[in-house]
Amino acid sequence: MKRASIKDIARIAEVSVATVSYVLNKKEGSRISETTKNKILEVAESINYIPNKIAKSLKMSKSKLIGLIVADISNDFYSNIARSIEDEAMKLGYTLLIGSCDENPEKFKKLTELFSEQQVDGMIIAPVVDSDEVINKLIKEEYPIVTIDRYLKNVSLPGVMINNSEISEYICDHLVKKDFDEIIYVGYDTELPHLLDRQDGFDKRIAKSKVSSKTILIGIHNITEEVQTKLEENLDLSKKTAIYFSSNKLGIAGLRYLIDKNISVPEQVSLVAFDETEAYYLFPTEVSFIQQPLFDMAKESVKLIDSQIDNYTPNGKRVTFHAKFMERSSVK
Amino acid sequence: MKRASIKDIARIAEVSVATVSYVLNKKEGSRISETTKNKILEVAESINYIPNKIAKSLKMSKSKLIGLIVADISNDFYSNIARSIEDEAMKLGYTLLIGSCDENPEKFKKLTELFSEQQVDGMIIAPVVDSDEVINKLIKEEYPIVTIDRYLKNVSLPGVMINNSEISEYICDHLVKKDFDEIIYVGYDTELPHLLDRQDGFDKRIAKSKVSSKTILIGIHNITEEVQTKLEENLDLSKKTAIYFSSNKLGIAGLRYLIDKNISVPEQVSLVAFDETEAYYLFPTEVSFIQQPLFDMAKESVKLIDSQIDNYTPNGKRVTFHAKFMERSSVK
DNA sequence: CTGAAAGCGCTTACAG
DNA sequence: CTGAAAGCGCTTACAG
Repeated sequence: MKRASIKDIARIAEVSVATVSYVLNKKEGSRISETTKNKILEVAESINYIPNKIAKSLKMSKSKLIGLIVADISNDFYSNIARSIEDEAMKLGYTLLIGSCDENPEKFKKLTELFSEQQVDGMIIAPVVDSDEVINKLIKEEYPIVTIDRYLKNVSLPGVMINNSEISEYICDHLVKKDFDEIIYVGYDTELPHLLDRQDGFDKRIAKSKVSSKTILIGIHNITEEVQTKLEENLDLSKKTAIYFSSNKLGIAGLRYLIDKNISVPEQVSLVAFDETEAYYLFPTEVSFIQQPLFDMAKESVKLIDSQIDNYTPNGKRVTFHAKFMERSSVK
Repeated sequence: MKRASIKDIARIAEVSVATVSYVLNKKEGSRISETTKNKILEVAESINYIPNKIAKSLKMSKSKLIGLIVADISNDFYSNIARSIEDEAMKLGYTLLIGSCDENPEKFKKLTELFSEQQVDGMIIAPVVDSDEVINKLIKEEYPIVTIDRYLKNVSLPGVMINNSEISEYICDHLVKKDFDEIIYVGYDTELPHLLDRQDGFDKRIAKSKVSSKTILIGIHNITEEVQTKLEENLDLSKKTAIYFSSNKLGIAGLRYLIDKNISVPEQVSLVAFDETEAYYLFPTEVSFIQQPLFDMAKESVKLIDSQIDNYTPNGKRVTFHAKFMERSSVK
């Protein structure tokens, strides 16, 4: 069905499209008489007028669209971020496009192109490995972009992140002080800087201790399987051991392994896991976890992108939030 | 930075914008010489041309945008659906707008308006209670809409759903045959038809049995708390009891209660839960659950909306998928 | 094989 | 207080 346009209103109300536009946009300066104003409003209402934002976007060179690119929207972590971003973006009048790139630089590139073609005013991205080139290209075009969660080593971009290294160091310190025989770090075999930071923080603290440690690195595919086989190989229950899972997915896979093997927490092994997820709450022992201030991060990312859209500045600021260690009963 | 347009290409390549448009769109019929074609392609490449889909949308009255409205994108169930929809939509050249309405008809309305203004070609929606009016308005405009997961009682809309009543009846039957003293249905205090169907299916089967039953209905807010207090009131461990949680959120809340109370499954109580969620995998006992074919549903919903966009038909078809009972060890 | 022109639905500087 | 007109970046029927 053909939608009503400003032209239809103008025709019916017997005024010009300019006048209709002025009235509909409630411009302060425009001095339209109450009579015509009311007539226009009535007609708009009666023919069920819905403004065509695409036409407006074209004219204004502003789409009021924001693109969000994450690794996978079905991951708890990102869907929670997406939800908060959605709410904040909406408050500022933006609508959200969402895309998942599965850690795949090709898909990532595709999404940036797609969003760019759809004329999003800006993008909030969690960049993947090997996305530097694509992003540099966007930066050269002065496309407003902010990062969330992740950041790039060789590209300076405004964004929000947490104190990955510090919090990891803190967790390690916490464990070191508990006098474990061995502490196992479970991380990803990746080049993503924020994850390397977590590993570095851990390494830094462990190096200063006398505690024996192991680092298990997992590929991003087949997480569940790989975590299980590698824990099988590395977990020595004769030692007093603590395991530090550096992401929610690793944590879930690890916890599942412990359940399967009937290993009790914290009696036989202690553990800490990164991120917060409903799943942790169903584990028989309350899981000590590291909580990222997702809501605040999301809110700040929207604030940043909005200000970049409003007034682009190269090398915009990077905001670091503090993750919080939520101590529960999974560490003895 | 000003983006390059077709006009820039035309100017540099010394051809008309029409010719550029033809080349860029690789139209079969258009017989442009290889020479000019190559020149145009080269220029486009060199000035980093990105097509403006908004201009194209305006001209074509097709935005290649699809809106998805769910209750909450941070809910596992919906984020999984969203992910599959995203992938399928992308394959057909659509980009996805996502909105969460929190079961709030006002927000739902707002989202439909927003999406409508953004000229989405169609919407995939999980309608909320009291959204009939808004939806009827959209139907009157012949706006392509398909439902997913949910449906409306008094409004006929194409969409995908599962056999809620049947599967519930089946689950109840399964439990009845196991000779429990009491079976507790945990559901929502709601008017959402698909949830009432689950309840009806259960009731239908239980009525034909001699098993004692209880129905616990929970408000959509404070789920965790309410599930716990109501289970506390209603669960009588002296009886051989089975609990049927009719959604993932209810299941998670219920499982948490059982953990807190140290009630072992299936020794002291048996249970079945609707939907699939990572969380179930961390429960000490493997949870028997009802799996919805989310991927197939998502895929079909995209297929339906695409065909509605292509060729609008009132009273489009409703596709019912079959949920699957995944029997694990939580029922004795 | 290629181009001039109209038009999609808006906004806004300018004129009156 | 109101309107005519230009223009945002495209597509396409038509003409040549």
